[in-house]
Amino acid sequence: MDREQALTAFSALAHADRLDLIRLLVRQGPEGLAAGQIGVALGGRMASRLSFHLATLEAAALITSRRVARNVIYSVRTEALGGLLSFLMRDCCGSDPQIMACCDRHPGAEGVPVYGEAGTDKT
Amino acid sequence: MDREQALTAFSALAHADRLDLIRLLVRQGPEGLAAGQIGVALGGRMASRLSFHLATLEAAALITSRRVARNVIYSVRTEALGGLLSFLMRDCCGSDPQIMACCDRHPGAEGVPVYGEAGTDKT
DNA sequence: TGGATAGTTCAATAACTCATGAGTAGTTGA
DNA sequence: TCAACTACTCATGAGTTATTGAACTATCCA
Repeated sequence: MDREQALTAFSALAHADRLDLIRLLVRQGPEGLAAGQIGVALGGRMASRLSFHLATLEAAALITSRRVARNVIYSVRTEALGGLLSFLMRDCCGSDPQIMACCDRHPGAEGVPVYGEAGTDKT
Repeated sequence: MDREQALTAFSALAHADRLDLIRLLVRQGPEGLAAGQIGVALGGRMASRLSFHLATLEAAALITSRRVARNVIYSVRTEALGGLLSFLMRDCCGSDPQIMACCDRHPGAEGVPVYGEAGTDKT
């Protein structure tokens, strides 16, 4: 992941709908979810709007799509998200020990306080 | 770091100038750098433009400022960057093991390949 | 072939972001 | 107090992004 890709990725993530999309698709794993089901899961947003945001995420290489019969299945590109994390840590934060501290606490372990929080804003 | 804060942070990072600013300020550490010096370091960008981007980063709580005599010193808020990383890993990526793999390799260790790269896009 | 289903694309408009340059505010030292 | 210095704020205009609804494409099945 180079700087340009990272900029595109940050830009793609800087929208509530798209952040929701990513979070939903990460939960779905490699199987992914059809566009229609995504629309239902996210509370019936207008189809064209959803399509626009999905296209934006795909252009940023954060998700990928495949057609299965009448459906278009979207799934997250884990290597892209990993690459973005890596970019943020290495190139952007310079692997600063203070910043990195949050990564050493095995992120995701429920109840582990991270930077003054107690993991209350979990989905 | 909640979703709204993360959105603001992503939005703030989604601009080349501001990404450069963050990278510069991370390198400076807690001492920070005066606005004028930042302008010089980044190749004489117009002062008002710089001020605008610094204000955007500060509004996103990614940096902080303090006045020292005639200068305004900007420095990075490490806990905010850490919080953003944490949010991206936990809330956004759901601590997916595949995505997390990039964090286990002690990011920043030069020469350690991360997701098919060899760390060539370093500043 | 024609209707139904699943999604995307397009055009118009609204809303937001960014760059620029002029003007303004805080600080210092003579 | 005044000039110089440092930096911010504001107004403007250009460019970009987002929303909406209608039209379109692809697929399936009877």
